[in-house]
Amino acid sequence: MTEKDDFSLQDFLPFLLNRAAEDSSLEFQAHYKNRYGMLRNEWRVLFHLGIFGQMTAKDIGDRAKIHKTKISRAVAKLAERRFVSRSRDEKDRRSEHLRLTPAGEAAYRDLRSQAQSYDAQIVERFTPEEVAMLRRMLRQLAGIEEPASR
Amino acid sequence: MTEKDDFSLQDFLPFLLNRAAEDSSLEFQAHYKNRYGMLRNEWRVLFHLGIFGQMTAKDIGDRAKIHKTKISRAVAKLAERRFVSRSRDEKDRRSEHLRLTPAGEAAYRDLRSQAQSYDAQIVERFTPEEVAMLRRMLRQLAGIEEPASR
DNA sequence: CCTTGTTAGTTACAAAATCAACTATTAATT
DNA sequence: AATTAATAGTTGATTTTGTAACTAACAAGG
Repeated sequence: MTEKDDFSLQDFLPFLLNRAAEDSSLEFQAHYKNRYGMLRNEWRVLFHLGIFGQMTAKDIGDRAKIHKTKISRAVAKLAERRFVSRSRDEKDRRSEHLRLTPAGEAAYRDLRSQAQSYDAQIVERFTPEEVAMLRRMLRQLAGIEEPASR
Repeated sequence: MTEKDDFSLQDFLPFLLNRAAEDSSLEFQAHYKNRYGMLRNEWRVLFHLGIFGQMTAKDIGDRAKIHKTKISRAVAKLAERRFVSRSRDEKDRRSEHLRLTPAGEAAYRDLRSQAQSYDAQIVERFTPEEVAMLRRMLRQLAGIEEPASR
């Protein structure tokens, strides 16, 4: 079992990104799963609602590039657990406004602070400049526009 | 729908990594799926065998951190298509040595060159220094030891 | 209006991932 | 040697995802 090639799997960005993503979210994933029984998409939706206050499923999908099917199911679960409330838009009865309930807010705050300290822990081994650069490059790869003024 | 917080989802590394990983592998995924009908795990196994020549399923799992169940099924498919041949280890009859058949080698070479040029295309927008840094940081996040002398 | 097209969201069916149990074989312990 | 534990790999049951088709509501052009 000796390497015999130059372009290794470990140079291949899609592979590397997937591995880094899996590895880096494992612990956090375990946490939010155990604590709230939330899957990745539910947690993403919760975050968006926590950050933006009120959105439709479409808003979330556009912003996070999550497929509407996933959002629909995530919202259904969150609503079932009373983390999210829904209300029809009376101007356009196709869409539904979503917002966090008090319980949802509490879960959001908790997960958010978890995320923040988990993030800090991941990033510990790099310099602030490296981290800034990493985030910038990842945003570009993810097709997320640079935040205007931060 | 206005932002009201400081620590955005888009700063959170596990989120960012997942998004970047998804985005960057989408196109490539479409390619290898259409061309060889291979799924991500099959393609990963193929790559490992192409790079290392001969390995057991365990070797692959250890190196790529893929669960043995996935490897078992991926290998089954690859063997069915005659991309991989298996032979029992007579010293330890529990394990099986895997290697690529000529057809497997051909598929590997093809996918490898695809991967290489796809990688180059992803990376186009950054400077070589940035790319080197990105790979290094991602390897660290993925828990992959730095290649000794490259 | 009334056909045609578009959009928001849900649901159904197929494909895949996950987790646990299982077989076969080897290693370790008494 | 006999028992117990550990390891390589497979299989099966359950959960999750992904793709596509579907419903309901609105929009635009004739």
